[in-house]
Amino acid sequence: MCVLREQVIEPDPDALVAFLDEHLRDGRVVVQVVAECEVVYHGRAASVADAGDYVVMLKPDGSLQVHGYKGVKPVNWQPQTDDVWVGIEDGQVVLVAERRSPEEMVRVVFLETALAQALHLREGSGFVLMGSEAEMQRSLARAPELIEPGLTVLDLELPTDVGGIDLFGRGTDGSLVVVELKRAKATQEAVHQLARYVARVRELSGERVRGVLAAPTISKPALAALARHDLVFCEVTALPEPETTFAQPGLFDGT
Amino acid sequence: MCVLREQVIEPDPDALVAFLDEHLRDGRVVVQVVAECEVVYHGRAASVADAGDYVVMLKPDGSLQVHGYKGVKPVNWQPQTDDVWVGIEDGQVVLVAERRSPEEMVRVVFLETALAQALHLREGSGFVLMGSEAEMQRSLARAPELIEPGLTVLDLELPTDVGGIDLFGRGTDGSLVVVELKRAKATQEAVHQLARYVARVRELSGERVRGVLAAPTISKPALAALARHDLVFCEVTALPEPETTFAQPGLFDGT
DNA sequence: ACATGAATATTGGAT
DNA sequence: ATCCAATTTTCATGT
Repeated sequence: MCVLREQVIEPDPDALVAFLDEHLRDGRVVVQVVAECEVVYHGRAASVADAGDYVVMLKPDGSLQVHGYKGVKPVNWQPQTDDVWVGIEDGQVVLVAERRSPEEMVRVVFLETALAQALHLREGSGFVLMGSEAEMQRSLARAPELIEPGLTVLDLELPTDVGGIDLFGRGTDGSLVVVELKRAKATQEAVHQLARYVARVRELSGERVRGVLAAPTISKPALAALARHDLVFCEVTALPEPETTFAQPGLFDGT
Repeated sequence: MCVLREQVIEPDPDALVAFLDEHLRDGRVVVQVVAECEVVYHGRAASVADAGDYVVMLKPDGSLQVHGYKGVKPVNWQPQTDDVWVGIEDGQVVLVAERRSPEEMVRVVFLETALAQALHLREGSGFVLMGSEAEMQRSLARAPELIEPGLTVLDLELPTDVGGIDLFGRGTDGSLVVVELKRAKATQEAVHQLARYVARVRELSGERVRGVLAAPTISKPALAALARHDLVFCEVTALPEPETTFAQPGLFDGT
């Protein structure tokens, strides 16, 4: 077990700088600093967070995130930076993470540091995700009758000049069928997308074209918009039944 | 200073459960567990992460995130859960975070725990973000000549049955003007949105209608699509010049 | 490098 | 509660 590399409690500025210099961008080492700090961001937008307590997490890929006491999203962050610098300014430790393309920067001033730690995270072995739109697409391509009986699949991700059609086929009535997939509840935006594809395919082919929006559910306004455009909704689930995906957590059963 | 509440290093299962029971959902206390663990998610999708080293962060709002050694995004997460449970199963500590609406669950099995800590994060004082689309909208409403000389603003966020028009006005030529704003580079999707609004306003008003896409930049394909639809691009910046937003970090100047 | 589109998107605001 | 739209979206993928 070699997860906790090193930890310093209430380091003074020099100790914190030394600590960061030693561990930043080291292999699989995630560095965290828990401190009262100020954070400034400038790049795609600009933001200032006044003094407050945050958990600053620095990963070896140069990504940085500053977490407050609530929410999944960090208060400030920066994906994969090109450079991380540490220095002392006016007696306080300052950390700057910079990135080109887009040009942006996060600057953290540590006012009072409670804790700094270096964690060595050994490689995770595997990760599997089920229920993505891509998976839904593959499964519907194998079983197009779930969309409509007798549907023949002609293409997946068929590119047009107004975007890619998720699933393109022909119905038993001879008309072309454009299917737009959504893995979650379909909104008006999905309806507009579908309407655009159908209109374009009608223009290009001159044939009879029907449009199907396939999703697990649809919002009420979206359903109304569908009807106005003479399109239809088809209920399809992104995930199979919970039981078949993997065993339910037996924890706390019968307690 | 009362940031680091409590910490246990390499706790055994009983100690870890006791620790979590004590600190979870406590006021402003963020709990972190650094451990080799397995993570399973089931809800909107489903996922399994095999044994690996992760940092598990639990905030008092019930949000949970499991971080690997790279990326801003957690490997697994859950926003604002309704219940967090801890128990022992087969001698291993298991943590389950559940949420209704949507019904979903993350389950973490701690195989070997390096560290558990409780951090008390005192309230941050302030946070200001500059350069949002909302701000851009306000600033253009005050200075519509940045879009086109003599433009009169009639409405902001004008709702139509195909979506809300960011900025709606009338030009000196007497025609109506529909403006779509993007705080970042405009894509084809923005062009389609604008084209939809323009078409609808033409239908509803019967007047001459022009469409303007206002953004800091535009992708090449989007610019081509704009031309096809007889719409125009207008360069507007979301942020004022860097210098005026706030002082550049003087750190490392001339070194 | 640029462009596109999905995501367990998350989050905040309006209805 | 539902729906919609912005986001420093992030991220993977294809060109």
